[in-house]
Amino acid sequence: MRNASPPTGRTGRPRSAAADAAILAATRDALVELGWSKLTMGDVSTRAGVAKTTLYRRWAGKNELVVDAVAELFDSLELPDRGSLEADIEDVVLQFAALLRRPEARTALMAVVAESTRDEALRDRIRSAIVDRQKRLVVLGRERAQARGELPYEEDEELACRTTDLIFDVIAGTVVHRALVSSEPVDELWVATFTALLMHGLQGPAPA
Amino acid sequence: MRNASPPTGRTGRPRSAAADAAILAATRDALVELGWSKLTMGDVSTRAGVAKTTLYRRWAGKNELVVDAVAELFDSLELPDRGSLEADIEDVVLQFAALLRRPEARTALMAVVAESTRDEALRDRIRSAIVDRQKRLVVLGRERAQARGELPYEEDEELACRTTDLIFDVIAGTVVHRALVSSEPVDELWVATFTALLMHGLQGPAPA
Amino acid sequence: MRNASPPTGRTGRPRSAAADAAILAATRDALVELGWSKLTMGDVSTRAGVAKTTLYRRWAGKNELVVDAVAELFDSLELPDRGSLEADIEDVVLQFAALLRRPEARTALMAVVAESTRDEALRDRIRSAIVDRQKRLVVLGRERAQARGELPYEEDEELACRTTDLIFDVIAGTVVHRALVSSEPVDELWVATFTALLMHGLQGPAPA
Amino acid sequence: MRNASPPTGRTGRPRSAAADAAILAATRDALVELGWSKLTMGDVSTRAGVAKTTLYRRWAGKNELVVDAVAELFDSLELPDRGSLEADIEDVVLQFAALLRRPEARTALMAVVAESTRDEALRDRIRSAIVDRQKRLVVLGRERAQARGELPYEEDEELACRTTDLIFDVIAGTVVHRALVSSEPVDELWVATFTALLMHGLQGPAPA
DNA sequence: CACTAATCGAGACGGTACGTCGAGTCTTAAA
DNA sequence: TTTAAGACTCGACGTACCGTCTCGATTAGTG
Repeated sequence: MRNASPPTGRTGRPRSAAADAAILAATRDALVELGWSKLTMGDVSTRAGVAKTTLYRRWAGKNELVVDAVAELFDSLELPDRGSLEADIEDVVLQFAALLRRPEARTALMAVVAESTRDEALRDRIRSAIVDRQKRLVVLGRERAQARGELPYEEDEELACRTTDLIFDVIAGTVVHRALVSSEPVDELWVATFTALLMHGLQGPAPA
Repeated sequence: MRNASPPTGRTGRPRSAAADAAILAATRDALVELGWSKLTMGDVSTRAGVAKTTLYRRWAGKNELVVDAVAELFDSLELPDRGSLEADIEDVVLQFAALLRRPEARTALMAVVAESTRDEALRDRIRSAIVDRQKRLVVLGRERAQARGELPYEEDEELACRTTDLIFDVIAGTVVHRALVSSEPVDELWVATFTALLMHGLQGPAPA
Repeated sequence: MRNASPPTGRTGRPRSAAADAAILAATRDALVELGWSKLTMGDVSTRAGVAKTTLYRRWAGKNELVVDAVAELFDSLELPDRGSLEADIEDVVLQFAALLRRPEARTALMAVVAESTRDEALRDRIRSAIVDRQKRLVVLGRERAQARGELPYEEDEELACRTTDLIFDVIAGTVVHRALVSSEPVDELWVATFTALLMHGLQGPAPA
Repeated sequence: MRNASPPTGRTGRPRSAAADAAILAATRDALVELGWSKLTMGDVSTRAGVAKTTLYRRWAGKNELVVDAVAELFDSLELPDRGSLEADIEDVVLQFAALLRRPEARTALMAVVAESTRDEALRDRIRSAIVDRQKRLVVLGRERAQARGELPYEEDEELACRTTDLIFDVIAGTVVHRALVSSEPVDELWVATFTALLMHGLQGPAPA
C-alpha cells in the first residue's frame, strides 16, 4: 500500500507526512461527492491544500491513489466470535454489505477492478492491498469453526488453501453482485438465506 | 437494449438501420483494442464510418452505448441439456468464464457497473439489458431439474423468485469475483469444486 | 440581385413567391437580433417557416442571402432638392448616417465587404447591388448643382465619371469610417463641418 | 494592444514571451492564406506550435486576436517629410493603399469592424489599437504644415481636435472605400486627384 | 383525370470547428 | 530537495452549424 518513497538522498527538504493523510482523506471525500469518473487529480490536490506536483510525486496516477485511499476502508471488517460458524458468517456479510453502501467504497471498488482488467500492476496492487488482506477473515472463521468442531481439520495444505479461496470468492462475489449488479438490498432475510445455502454447501462431502 | 427512438412521428429522413449495427460492432472492437477508459466516442464514430453527432443522436453517452454493445454478448450464453443439474451448471459456468476472458466483456462489464453506482438510469439499463435477460438460464435450469426430479417443485411463487435471484447472484458473482477480482483462472477443477458446493447447498433443507 | 431561377423546365410545382419575401424579412430580423456572425442559415429558415432546402435552392450561401436582404435598404436613400448643393449633401449624409445606425445595415455591410475581399463573385454582387445603385445620388446632385450654376459642366466624359466616383468614395467612405471605425456620432455639427470641407474641395480648380 | 495580463502576482510559471510573438505571426500567416472566415483558432495554435488552451488563456477569441495581430501592421505607416503638405499626404495615402493590398490587412480590418458593430469591448479595442495610434500621422502632418506656413495655427484646442478627427476619417475612409467597397485601384492618378480635393477643402475658410 | 415533375416540410447524415476540461509535465520563487 | 502556484502540451469532450441527402406529401401544368 505504500507509495513510492523519496529516492533515498537525505539532503533537502523532507516530504510532509501530513500531506499523505490529507491527500487520502481528500480522495475519499471527492469519491463520495463525485464518484470515480468525475474525480480529478486537480480537485483532489485543491481539497488537500496541496500542489498537483506533490500528488504526482507520491502516486503514479488516479488508479493507484484510489486503491490506497479505499484499501484501508476494508481493514475495518472484523470477525467477532458469535458462537457459531453460521452466526459468524452472517455477521461479516452484514458488515461487508454496510461497507458497500458507502459511496466511496462501491464506486471505487468496481472502478479500479475495471481498470485492472487492462493493467497488470494495478491487478497486483488490488490483490495485495485488498484481496489478500481480507482473506484473513475466512481463515480465522474456519479456524474457529474447526475449534468448535463445526468443520473438520483439513490436512492437505493445498486443498485447504483452495477451499479458502473458493469461500472467499463465493461470499465476496455474491454480496458484491447482489448489491452492485443486481442492485437489490442485502438485508437480514437475504443474508440468512444465503448463509443457509452456504452452510449446507460446506457441510457436504469434501470437495474433489 | 433498444436505445432512444426518434422523438417524433413519420416525417424527415429515417434513421439508418445499418448505422446502429456498425456503431455497436465498432464499440466492441474498440473495447478489445483500447479498453473502457481509452475508448472514445470520436474513435468509435470513426471506426463505424459515422459522424459523431449520429452517435450522440442515438445514445446519451459512453456508458449507455457500452451497455448496449456488451449486452448482446451475454445473449450468446445457452443452457444445453447435459442430463443432470450438476452438469448443466458446470457447462454454463464454463461458458460464462469463457465470456469473461474476452477483453471487451471483462473491461466493459466492470466499468459500467462502476458508473452505475452513481447513476440510477444506468443501473436500470444494466438490470434490464443484462441481469434480467440472463436470469432465464437459472429459471430454465431449475425447471429441467424439477422435471428430472432433482429438485422439488416450489409452490410459493415469491419464495421461488427469491431463490432464483439468490442462485443467480451466487453463480454470476462468484465467477466474476474469481476471474476479475481475485484474478485466478476459472478452470475445470475449480468449476467442479464450486458446483459441488452449490449442489450441496441447494439440496439442503428449504431456506427460511 | 435576383437569385438563381428554376432550371427552365416549365412543369412541376412552382416556387412559392411568398417564401422569398419571408426569407429576406427573416434574414433582416435575424441580423438585428444576432448580428452577422451569429446568424445561421438554420435559424433563418426556422424564422421564415421554411425548410433549409428551400433556402439553399435559392441562395448559394449566407453571403449572397445577406447582400440581397440588405441591398434594398440602401434604395431608401433619396436626394430631395434643398435648394443648394451644400444643403443637398448635408441631407443625404444625414440619411446615410441614419441608415448606418440600423443594426442590420451596419453589421451586414461591413461583413459582406469583409467576405468580398476573398470572393470575386461577391465583390461583383456588392458593386452591382449596392455601389452602382447609389451612385445615382451623386450624379443627380451634380446635375442639380450644374443647373443651379453651382458647378461647371464638365465635357470630358471620362473625367466626369472619375469625379463622380471620387465624390462617392469620399462621402460614403468618410461617413462609414466616422460611424463604424472611429465609432463617433454623425451629428449635425459634424455633418456641417464635413460638408463645408467638401464644398471647398469641389470649388477648387478642376482636378488634374 | 497588450492582451489580458496574468491575473495575479508573481508565483507560478511565467507566461512564455515567445509564444505571444509566435501566435501573432501565425495569425497573420493564416489570414493571408485563409482569410478571416476560414481562419480557425485550432489552426493558428498549430501553426504557432502552441496548444489551443495557451491561445485562449491570452485572448478571449478570434476577434481580439486578429485586432492585435493586425494592429501592428498599421504601425509601419510613416510620414516622411516630402517638403509640402500635399506631397506628405500623397505619400501616406499611397502607403496606406499598399497596406490595404496585403490580404491579411484587407480581410481582417473589415471583419473586425463588422464584428465590432455588436461588441462594445471590441470597438474600444479597435479604437485604441488602430484608430488612435494612427491619428499621430495627421497630427504630425498638421504640425509640419504649420511650421512651413501652409496651415494657420489653431488656438481653439477642441476645434483642432475635431479637425484632426475629420481629416483622419476623410483620408482613411475614402481610401478604404475606394479599395474595398468600390474595388477600384488606388493609383497615383487617383491619389493626386483626391489630394487636390482635400487640399482645397483644407485651405477654405475655417470650419464652423 | 391521371400523370409528371419540381416543389415543400422535416429531419438524419458526414463533416469541421468550437470553447472547455482534465491529464501529466515543467518552470518559477520561496521555504 | 520539496513546496505552492500556475503555465505548458496534448487529446477528448459534447455542441452547433454547415451544406447534402432522403423521405413522404403537396401542387401545378400536361397528356
